[in-house]
Amino acid sequence: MRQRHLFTRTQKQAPRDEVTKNAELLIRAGFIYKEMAGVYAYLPLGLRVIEKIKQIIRDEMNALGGQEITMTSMQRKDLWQKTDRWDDDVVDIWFKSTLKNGTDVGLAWSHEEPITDMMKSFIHSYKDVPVFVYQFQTKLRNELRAKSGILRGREFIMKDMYSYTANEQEHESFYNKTKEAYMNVFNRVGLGGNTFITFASGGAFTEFSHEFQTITDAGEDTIYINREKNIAINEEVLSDTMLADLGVSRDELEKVKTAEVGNIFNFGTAKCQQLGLTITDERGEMIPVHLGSYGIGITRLMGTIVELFHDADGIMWPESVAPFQLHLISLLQDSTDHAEELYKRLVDAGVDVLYDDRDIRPGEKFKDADLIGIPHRVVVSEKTVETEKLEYSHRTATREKSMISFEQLTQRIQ
RNA sequence: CGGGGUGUAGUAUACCGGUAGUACGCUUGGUUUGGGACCAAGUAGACUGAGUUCGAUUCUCAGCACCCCGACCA
Repeated sequence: MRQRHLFTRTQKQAPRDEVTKNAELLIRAGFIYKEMAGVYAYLPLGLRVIEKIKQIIRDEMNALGGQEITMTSMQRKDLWQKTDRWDDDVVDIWFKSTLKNGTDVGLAWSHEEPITDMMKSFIHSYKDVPVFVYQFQTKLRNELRAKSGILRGREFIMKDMYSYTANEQEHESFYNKTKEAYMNVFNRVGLGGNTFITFASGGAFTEFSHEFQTITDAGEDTIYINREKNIAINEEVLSDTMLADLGVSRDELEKVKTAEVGNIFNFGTAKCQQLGLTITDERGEMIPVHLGSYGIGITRLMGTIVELFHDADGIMWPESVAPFQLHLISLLQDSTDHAEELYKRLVDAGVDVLYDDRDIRPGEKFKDADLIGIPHRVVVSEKTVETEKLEYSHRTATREKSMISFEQLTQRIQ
């Protein structure tokens, strides 16, 4: 991609209304555009990051046996009434609307009810399960207060997966595999060291759920962790009984602020029973189905990554989710043939490169590159034209330049 | 939803009861070119409505929007 043609531009000034770093940097660098409070558009750079994150998650979910689908944003009132979750007093974040013919519809804030109802058309026998399906979907939640940039929006992208299994053991097995897959995701996007599997409230169906909590001051949650024992507990459920069960004392725990980047939840058989999803077992008898629900907030994850990986000059994307692998910066004035040729070679070699071919001063190019935060950087200038080597640096240490060959560069990027 | 705050150009800001100044951006010309250059000439603005007043961007009220703290977060 030629930066000359990238339609977004960077801004020097931080927007007055944004306090959090994720919002400030993503807006300044041109990744996102704020439409209204808690509602952001994703521009070419931002969309690239979203797609990188989605692909990593897709890999991991497919490895679990998940199959991707897309449900609808408009949902039926009667399904949510069956589980007593239509009432605004029960679920206070509903967006609702009415069709021309008078039918009430809800706008998707979650999908357990419609997806479980849909399963009645496809799951009839113990032979039809397990089923693991997932989707990437825009969720709409009428939050009383949106905050912290893209960490808590009214419209956001979520990966949600649902498991339908025949019994508790099968559910447990998949639940535990998902727990591992989720940690794989967070490791791969660079959050591994700061993300803890946390005991949290299980709601009406089960004693506990598990949240994936990433340490950041921009987060809204508070959890207690013990790094050596790898124990984490949401303060909502912290109790003496739980501490005794886990074999830790209060003074061994560290209190940290976190953002909830993922959540896995066991609904047991209750939800399927309410909605009438049952299967026949080997003996032909009707048995209930176990439902598990597994979410990752894609856009929140993106914001959390920015909160963790930035410095005074801008974002420092982990390589796995960076919008481009390489930032090629040309400082050549009159003859740009050398840079053009290198750009073509890189593209031909399959490198995802943002090529700064703009006719502006070097300082501006460097500042923009730091702000956008692409990890690998190569600078072409009068100094480097004569040599066969490339001037290379990394976003985390832009002053540490080294001269490397084209082959060395492509190796580093892979 | 309770509390607090803020609305001036594309962005960030200043002053003022007598119709608005600066910086960045953008346009044109010239000089520059390894960390957001310089000169010149342009471009573009008071959230909406009502009230007070000879006169309101400024004061008052209402609405709307945005931000922060709390509450909420299945």
